[in-house]
Amino acid sequence: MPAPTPASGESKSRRRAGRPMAAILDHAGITLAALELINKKGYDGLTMAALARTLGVAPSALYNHVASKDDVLRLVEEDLMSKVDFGGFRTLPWEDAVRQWAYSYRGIFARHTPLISVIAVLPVTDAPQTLSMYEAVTEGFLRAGFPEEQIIPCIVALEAYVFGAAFDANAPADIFDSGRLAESTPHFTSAVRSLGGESKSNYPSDLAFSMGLDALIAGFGALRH
Amino acid sequence: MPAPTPASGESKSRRRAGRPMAAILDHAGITLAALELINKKGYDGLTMAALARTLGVAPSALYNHVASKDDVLRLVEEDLMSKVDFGGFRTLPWEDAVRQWAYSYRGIFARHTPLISVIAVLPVTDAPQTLSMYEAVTEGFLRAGFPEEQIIPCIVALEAYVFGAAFDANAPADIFDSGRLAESTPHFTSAVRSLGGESKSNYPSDLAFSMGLDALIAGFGALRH
DNA sequence: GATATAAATGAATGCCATTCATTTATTGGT
DNA sequence: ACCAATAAATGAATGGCATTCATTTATATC
Repeated sequence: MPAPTPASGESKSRRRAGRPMAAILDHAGITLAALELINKKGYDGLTMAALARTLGVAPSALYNHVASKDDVLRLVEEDLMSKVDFGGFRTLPWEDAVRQWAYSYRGIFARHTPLISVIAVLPVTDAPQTLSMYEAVTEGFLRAGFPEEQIIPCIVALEAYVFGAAFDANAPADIFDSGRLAESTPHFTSAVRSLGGESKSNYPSDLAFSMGLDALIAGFGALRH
Repeated sequence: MPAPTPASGESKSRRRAGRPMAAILDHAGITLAALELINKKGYDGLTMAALARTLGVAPSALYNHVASKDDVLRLVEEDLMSKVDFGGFRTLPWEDAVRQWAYSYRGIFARHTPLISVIAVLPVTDAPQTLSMYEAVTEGFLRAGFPEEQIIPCIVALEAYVFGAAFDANAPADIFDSGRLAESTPHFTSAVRSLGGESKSNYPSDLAFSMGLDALIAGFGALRH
């Protein structure tokens, strides 16, 4: 029937030698289109049909390059991991490096919380970007004087905290509004009110993140020999 | 002809014998059936159709009692919250109460991670069980000598950690297997190996949780006046 | 006993991921 | 320059899903 319509993707190398067709579709292009779609329509808007349309292709064509939608999510996750800033572990004191890493990590995944359920269960085996982050962080901990057996648990705990905080980060401002049940929860209601929550962006989410991170850094820092 | 909303707390609508059929639909029954279904088939098995079948009813009948599937998830969440053990805040030293609360909280939600995305964005306004937990925890913090403005951030941080750790808790044992990329991540690979991971139940997840919780408790405990 | 109303039904609707037989385009071998 | 092999794209299914709606059934009230 009709030839594959030359899609308006971000194609640059269409005619190549050695490959079947040097097609419009490859992992990089799919990842980019998925990210674009997520940024524009959110994760609800990320459907295989929408992704295919973005790429100017039939939905079924995607399955020549990815095994499933989860596969697409894994591609996106790897891409995001490569954007997490762990550079401080080479240049900054350990405490500052951890702080910078955690803030960057949370900032990125706060807008990608649907990925967290995927990541948490995902073996790291075929995720080079993720692995290289772990390698850099591990090196930073070693350099800071941590005993080897303590490093992974510390990283796991910090990551858990970062992921949990990422969820909080896009909670609505009135999440702690006790409404008409306020009378039955006087202490809690008063504690919420004492925050004067209108001021900054994501009170109390941001303050909470900072406080918890400080506690973790202080507690873990004491493990160095 | 129209049967608008399920109506909130009408008290006398169903105490007589001889209902439409064998169906007993109300929030409590729906919640129970949903939990049963989740325990048996997991969250993938929790569909409106399956839920209806469990209750011996047509799927559309559910919508006389709940507005959506998300509504069902909210019911389940409230039920789980009522099972979190925060009793220590009345009887134990603050540190022990926090530890008991956090372990109980994590243990329950580790098997209900799909709910976490729902909870995090959910206003607490119409969630009495959740509110009563917050009230008890807030009281415990006050009694322990925390300044009122610090309490909510502390709770938020602890909750974030608990939720993140709940995800970790059902990660596969080989999640940190670096596979054939091991050579490019020597420090990380060695750190993972140094754990000797076969021994306990969920190494390093459990150890990590314990370590991070200790750090948070120590850090926050210093805020008391 | 009539009637209003709450609740259950079954048949749509539309969206979704995924599969598959078929077609098209490109390549490497000769 | 042809031919066979192959990678990739297509459109039409498939089955599952949440949700809606007009209709029917059963209950409760007056």
